[in-house]
Amino acid sequence: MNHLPPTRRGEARERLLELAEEAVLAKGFAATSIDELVAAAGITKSGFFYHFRDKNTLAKAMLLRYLERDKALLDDLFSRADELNEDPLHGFLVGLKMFAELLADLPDNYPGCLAASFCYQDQLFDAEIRALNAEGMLDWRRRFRSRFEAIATRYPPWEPVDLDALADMATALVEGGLILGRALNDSRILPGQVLLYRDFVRLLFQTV
Amino acid sequence: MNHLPPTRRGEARERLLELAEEAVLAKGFAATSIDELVAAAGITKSGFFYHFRDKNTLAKAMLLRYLERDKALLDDLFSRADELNEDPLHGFLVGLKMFAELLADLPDNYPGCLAASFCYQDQLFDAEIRALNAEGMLDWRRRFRSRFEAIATRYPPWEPVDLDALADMATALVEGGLILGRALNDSRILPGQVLLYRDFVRLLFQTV
DNA sequence: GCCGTACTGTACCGCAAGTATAGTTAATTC
DNA sequence: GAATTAACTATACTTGCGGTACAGTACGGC
Repeated sequence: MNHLPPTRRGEARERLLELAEEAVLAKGFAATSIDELVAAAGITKSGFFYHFRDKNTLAKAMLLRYLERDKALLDDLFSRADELNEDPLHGFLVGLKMFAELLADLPDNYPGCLAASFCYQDQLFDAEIRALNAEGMLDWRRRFRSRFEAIATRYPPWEPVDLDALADMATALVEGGLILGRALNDSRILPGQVLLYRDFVRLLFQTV
Repeated sequence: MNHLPPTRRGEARERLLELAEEAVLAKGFAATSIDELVAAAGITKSGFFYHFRDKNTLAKAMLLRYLERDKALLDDLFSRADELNEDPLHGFLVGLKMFAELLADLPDNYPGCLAASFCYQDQLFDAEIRALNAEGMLDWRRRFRSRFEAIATRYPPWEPVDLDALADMATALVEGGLILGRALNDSRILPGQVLLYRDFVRLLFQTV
């Protein structure tokens, strides 16, 4: 009794990951059942265990996919901003503006960060997944920090500032803005926080 | 076969709430089992259902307890800061400094925000709990906003700023700082972000 | 025509959430 | 000092999920 597959073969794994991400951001990892995922993906439980050894393997694949997508999206955005402007400060400010616009134009299904979700459920996962998550955050710190180093040599800040903390502030504001946006059901909060961060960077480094 | 209660009667409910908060911040709500809580609290499953009609009722009690504690803690801190200083800007800056010091002195068991945790699992809860969570966030916005209104009348900001967004920024940075601190296992991140926020507020409103 | 990929089908185990209901103990109230 | 009430215990059950095991099958590429 084998019916025709609803879509071409081999894409069930990707469908599972997409469905899992949505469900985990809405309910958390433990509350997301394998049965629910396979039903929505149109496959059977055996199909799930063909692609993923267990639920932990699914979690790792979800996180890797999320981190890669995120990195690609923002790399693309900031490299486009750099092309528009040679000055490191103005290029970064343009990038932040573009980022805020991108966030403001997101569809209304409430966005969330899988890394944040995992971090509030980290005892469910093994050390490898926690390390991947930490590495993702450190990656953002390094990327932003190297920009600030270039900016600070040309525009000395008004007052001494910890460039690591300033880089972390971007990540923190995005994570916090997502939480506020979800809790208050207001999609304007996240882009607003990014623009405030932009104001802070401008104030810190701007020449008088 | 009724043994002596390990502690005096009536405090099992409080023990359950404390244990539940710790477990939920580490594993999420769905992964926190009733059996595990009652075993740690030294009571039976029936005892749990005497205090809470079901798991959702536990969630509501946890959130109410968390929001009340948080509010009391910060109200106390900022009112002490106000007593030390009549000027609204300087009083607020002192309060932020004290807040950062309080966060830096927290014991090393990693802190988290129950509201943030709930917000990434909100489909597990009913509308009442989601509304409580949103109201908690709005409350912080109103509290900080009224301070900024007082500050802005005496110290006009360098550039026009959305006071709601500036108030939300405090909440966002705390939530984001908690996430970064947990993910990177670094307790210095959160107080550092609070001090950066303080720098931003000072830069925005300071007279030249 | 064969092999590997991507599955299906069936059957099962153990654990946890949650329900139901009757019974017990200790302090409080009258 | 008897009755009441708060704060539980004890036992038994249903449902659903994670995970295991394993045999079978449809299809595309070589």
